[in-house]
Amino acid sequence: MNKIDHMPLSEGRYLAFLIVEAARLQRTVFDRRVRKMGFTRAQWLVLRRVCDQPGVSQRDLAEVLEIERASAGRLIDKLEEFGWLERRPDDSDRRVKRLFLTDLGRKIHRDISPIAEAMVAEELSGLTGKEREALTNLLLNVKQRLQDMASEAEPMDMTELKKINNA
Amino acid sequence: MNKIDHMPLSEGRYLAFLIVEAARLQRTVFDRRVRKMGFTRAQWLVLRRVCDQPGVSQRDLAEVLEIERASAGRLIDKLEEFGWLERRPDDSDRRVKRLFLTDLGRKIHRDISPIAEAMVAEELSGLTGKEREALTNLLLNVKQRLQDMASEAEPMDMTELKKINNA
DNA sequence: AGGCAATAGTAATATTACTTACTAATTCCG
DNA sequence: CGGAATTAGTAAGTAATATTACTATTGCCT
Repeated sequence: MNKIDHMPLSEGRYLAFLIVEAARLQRTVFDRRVRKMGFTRAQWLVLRRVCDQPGVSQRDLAEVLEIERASAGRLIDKLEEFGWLERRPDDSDRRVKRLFLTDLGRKIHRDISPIAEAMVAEELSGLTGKEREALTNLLLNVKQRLQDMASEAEPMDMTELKKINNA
Repeated sequence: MNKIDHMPLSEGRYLAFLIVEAARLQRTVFDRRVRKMGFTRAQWLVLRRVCDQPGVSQRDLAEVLEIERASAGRLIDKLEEFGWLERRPDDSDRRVKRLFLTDLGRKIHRDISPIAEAMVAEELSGLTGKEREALTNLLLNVKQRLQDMASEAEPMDMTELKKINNA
């Protein structure tokens, strides 16, 4: 464990920054490319999710995008204004609004999709298939560990609290 | 939720998302841990940079943190209010303000630093030294490619424009 | 059934960072 | 020199997002 100290390349802090920098560069490049067409990354992420999962609720969308429900609502307001998607009431639960792409939304999705595909292909063009697989597995390991860390520190939720109060 | 089930391991889109998710989890975990002590990640990044490079100018700080000069100025305002750092005029160029940690700033730095170190050690605890090295090299490859992509699309700067106008 | 807690979404507010425009200081050149 | 262009930093306005509080609806539980 302390061998890290005399192994510069595998020094942890550097690796952590590499992850952040790679993610930021991905974001920057994608932003710039879709910006030229008048779109934003946030719009694309919503569009992609609703396309993959038609009828998704606003709550589930917010959760998978890891943004607040209120922020998701605002985003959806705009996309509905643009006519890219529509809210439809749920049949059995009148609180829930389900999201569906319009024809225009599907068209926009088809326009942006190749940009995302091309960017990913390009950024990975220096790696062989085996290397991609290795990178995937290594990142999965780190991600899993981070997820554990994130849920460990999770603040107690209501059901948890109730159990304790009732004890 | 597990995209890996219906996508080959070397599928590029999945890998791109892995990078983003790992970066976001790092951010989330770190945020939550320093938040408990009343700090923010942005504050930490400034503190760390000024500690590593005392006398850095606001411009250089903004560049290395990849934020706008104005945003950096606002951040520094607060940190100066808090008494964590101070602006000192440059000897030879009166436009430049150079940044130095105060004693309090150094103390805060010493308080936060172990949190960052511990987080990185923990998130990488599932990897051997060789694996860390491999991950580093793979990410360096991807990052380099992304940097090329980012600078290709770079908008022309003033010197470039001047050359063309003078031609 | 009746009442309380939880949930989906919205509204209002605060925070944050980016954009544009500005001032002061400096450098480049003629 | 002396003015045009450049640079460091700030200020004001704007856009995006998080936070808090609220309404409407549902489900749980006795």
